[in-house]
Order: sequence, then C-alpha cells, then structure tokens
Amino acid sequence: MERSQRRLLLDEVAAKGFRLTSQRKTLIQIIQQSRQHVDAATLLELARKRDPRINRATVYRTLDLLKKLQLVDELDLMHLTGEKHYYEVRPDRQHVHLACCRCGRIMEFSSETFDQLQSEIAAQTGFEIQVARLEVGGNCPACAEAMHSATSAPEEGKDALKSSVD
Amino acid sequence: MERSQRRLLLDEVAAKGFRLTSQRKTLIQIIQQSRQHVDAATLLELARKRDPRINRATVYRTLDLLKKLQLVDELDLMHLTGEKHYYEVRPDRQHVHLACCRCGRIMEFSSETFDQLQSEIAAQTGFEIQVARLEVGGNCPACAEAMHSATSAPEEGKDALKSSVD
DNA sequence: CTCATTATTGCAATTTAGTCGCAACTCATG
DNA sequence: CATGAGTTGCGACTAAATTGCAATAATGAG
Repeated sequence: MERSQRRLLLDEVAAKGFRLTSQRKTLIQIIQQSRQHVDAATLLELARKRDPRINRATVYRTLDLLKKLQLVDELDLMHLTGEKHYYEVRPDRQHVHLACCRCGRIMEFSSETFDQLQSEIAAQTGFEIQVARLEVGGNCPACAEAMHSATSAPEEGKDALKSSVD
Repeated sequence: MERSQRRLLLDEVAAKGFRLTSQRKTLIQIIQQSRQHVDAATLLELARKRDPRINRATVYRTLDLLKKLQLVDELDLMHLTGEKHYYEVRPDRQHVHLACCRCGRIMEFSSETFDQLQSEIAAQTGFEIQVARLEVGGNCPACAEAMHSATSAPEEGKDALKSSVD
C-alpha cells in the first residue's frame, strides 16, 4: 500500500552495504509506489515492463532481502486467493489487515490497543518482537449488511454453509 | 495443540449435516489429540498409520471443511519452515502465536488486551470478525539472551545480518 | 434390514508458488 | 579502470495444494 514514505528504501539497502543494482532499484520503486499490496508474480510482471530481463528468482531474492532488513512486511491476507503472499513497505505504525472473505476487500486498522498488546507480549513473555502480523477474516460492513438482509429466515447447517461459503 | 476439548468436533460436523466417514473420524481424532500444531503432510502420515488408504486429497478436503465450519484454525507460524500451514482446534479463547525465528520454538499467549482489540476492531470498523490470527516473529527469551551475550561489540550492517539471519 | 441416493473418497495428473546451483555479469572500491 | 565479491539469469527442480472423474460408502426411506 502506498503510504507517504519518508524513508527511502534504496538508501537503507545501500547503508547496510548491499549493492544498488538496477533490478533492486526497479523492484523497490515498484513496491514503494504501489497503492495495492503486491504479490511476487505481479511484482515481476510490473518490473518486466520496465526491464524485461528481470527474473523471477531475483524478485524472490529481493523480497527476502527486504524482509530480512525489515523494510517490507509479508502478508497472507487470509489466503483469500491461493497461497501467494503479498508485500508492503513496513509502515511507521503497525496496522491490522481485515480481509473480507466475501468480496475480497482489504481494510486496514490501527489503534493504540494494538501497540499496547505488543508491549504486553514483550513484557510478559520476554519475547523479542521483530514482526507482528494480525490478520482478520470475516465480512466487511457492506457484505455483513448484505448477508443479514438477504434472507429473513436465515439458513442453517450444511446448505447455509454451502451457499454462504461459495 | 491439545487443549481440554469439551466440544466434540465429530458431533458438530454431524450436526451440520455432513457425513461421518471413517476418514473424517480418523482425521478429526488426530487433530484433537495432537499436542503439536500439525501440518497437512504430518496429518496425512499419522492418519495413514491408522488407515493406510487415506488420501492426501481427503486430508485437504477435510481441513477445508473444518475451517469453513470454524472448528479448526489455520496458522502459518511465520513460515519458519517452508510454506506449509498448520492446524489447531479452535480454542475457547483466542491466543497469539509467537514464533522464534532462531530456534523455531512456538509460544502461545492470550490476554484481555487481545480480546479487547478484537471488540474494538468490530466496533470501530463495522467488520464482522470470523477469525483473527495474530502471529509474532522474533526471538524467544532464550534466544534473545543468547544473541545479546554473544558478542560484546554487536555487529552492524550486512555482515551482522548475514550471520544473524543464517 | 435393504436399497437407493448422493455425498465423499481415491487416484493421478496438474497447478501454483517458491527454491537452487552454477556460470555469467556488474557494482563499488581502490 | 581494473578487480573481485556480490548479484543475476537461467532452467530445472521441489513443495504444497487442487481438480475431474469414476468408484465407494453413509444415510434416510421404506
């Protein structure tokens, strides 16, 4: 997701002693400019529009590097569409991802409570947190509304499941 | 993970109108009795010890069913070892999974704050939560200790990364 | 209890996502 | 601008999960 990005990822990569190859520049730029969460295949596709020689392996290797440097976070978005992963530049403030399993919409949410929870985890368990990923699945407001107004006598059991799960 | 299980998953499956096949019985029993988070391949292997004819497709289909019925939850455990998923019977109370990226240890943590956070999400966004998955990656207490006492002059940059990330 | 219906399973091929070894290339430094 | 270690492209490979279809078996009716 695009969020006004003060940090320049490229600089951080260079500062850590990694080479600024043209492939890395391209890939990082795309991730930073994307206003969607991108998956590896999409990233590759977008990158190839700028540099057709870019290889899939490089995409994965670059993502690995950025993950290790904690510059990007990897998301599952509740695996609504297959097993692929999505990536976003690590935001200044952590947020929760809410994935609607009916329409696929992704909402974001951040709150003091989420920050608190992380402090609490660290304090009470002694665990040293590097990354925290909270993903929620369910129905977005619109879909929740739609579902509840659909049938006046809501179905139960197998048939309800089958129709509601699709 | 094994947690004193009042609910009998089999009964819930039957109550929803699904057939109690011998395969489902076997698989559900294994999941309920497991004291580890099991992945699909392990589940298949364990199931085959009881019934050698059980097929991988059935394992995945059963897991899908149990997920849809909200009887089991799917976990990534931060993908510490490959891309496979892990499964646990949905516990009475939600908990966080803490995955140590050094030793692979999985810790669990639950707190009032986590519950609160979920209420807050629902209240403030109107999102209807079906499942919430909070996974944390980092260093468990033992590994955190080990890392900090390792070098008196902590490394920086690329080399530190390379050695610490392995 | 037996039968008929239909959900469920096994099989094996297939898809999807990601990984790896190695030769060739190129970025940063001197 | 030469050097050489870090990085890339290639392509084959592995891991994880899915699918279509014929065969099988659980369930409810009779």
